[in-house]
Amino acid sequence: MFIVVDENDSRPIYRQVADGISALIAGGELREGAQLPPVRQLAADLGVNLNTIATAYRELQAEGLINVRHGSGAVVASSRAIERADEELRKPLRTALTQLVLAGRARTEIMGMVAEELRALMKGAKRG
Amino acid sequence: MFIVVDENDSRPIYRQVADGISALIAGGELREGAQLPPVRQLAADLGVNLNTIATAYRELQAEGLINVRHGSGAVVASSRAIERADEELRKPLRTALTQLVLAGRARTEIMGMVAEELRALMKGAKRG
DNA sequence: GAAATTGTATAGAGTTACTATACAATTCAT
DNA sequence: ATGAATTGTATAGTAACTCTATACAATTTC
Repeated sequence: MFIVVDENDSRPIYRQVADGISALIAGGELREGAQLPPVRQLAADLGVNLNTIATAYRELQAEGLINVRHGSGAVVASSRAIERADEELRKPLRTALTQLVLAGRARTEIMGMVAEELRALMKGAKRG
Repeated sequence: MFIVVDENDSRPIYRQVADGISALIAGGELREGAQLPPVRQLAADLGVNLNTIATAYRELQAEGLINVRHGSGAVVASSRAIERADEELRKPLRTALTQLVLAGRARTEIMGMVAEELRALMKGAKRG
């Protein structure tokens, strides 16, 4: 499971993990029905406590992406998250774009970067 | 000063304020030399403590966007943030795009949304 | 130079993030 | 069936973070 946790990232670890798994689901690396690693295993891999992973799994369950069952583990439930308000989705996008603009990137450069990230993200996604 | 703080936003208030001001600078609503409101005034406007605003200002100063001086106040220093690693800029973009993909938005729809946000963001920016 | 204005420092309360450990549900082996 | 192994869950404690109240200090204004 290819996830990275970054000390210097301001997001809490459980959020970084949840976001990492979200990306794997969005990209099709984890499809519906796929089994997620046990919390203890992923926790050991990343060098964190198992409860931190359990929190990440609960977040993903709340977003409708996975199903967690006591005893048997976590399974990808859907590659579609529960409905969210448009503004909820735009806000983080706007923040990210703001930082790019302030970094001096030109509009075309930013559009290219977005296209590139989208391509990488949706590589092998098979979505309708 | 048109900034909104959102209870349900997971970012701390000082981050929301810093991001809001960043957007105003990126969009040219606040140009180099422009005076920011005193921490007490903005704090009162938003219904928070003055130290929360002071923290936001310190963040913006650390990013190279404003200059804060004891006694005289805060002034926009540049519309260009200090240099940051490419990956640092891509990570939040990737996260935002992931959420859009998981929300079921098509690639073209997402590209359109980005273009729209960029247009709104850079409205009247005059940047070279 | 005194008053007003502006940011800064300190201290405390509440919340959040993370960890260690114990508990409980499910699965697997026999 | 039943005990062991595997898996998630609950509880409790510590540290860090967020926000507030209040006092302090630099600068500007008159």
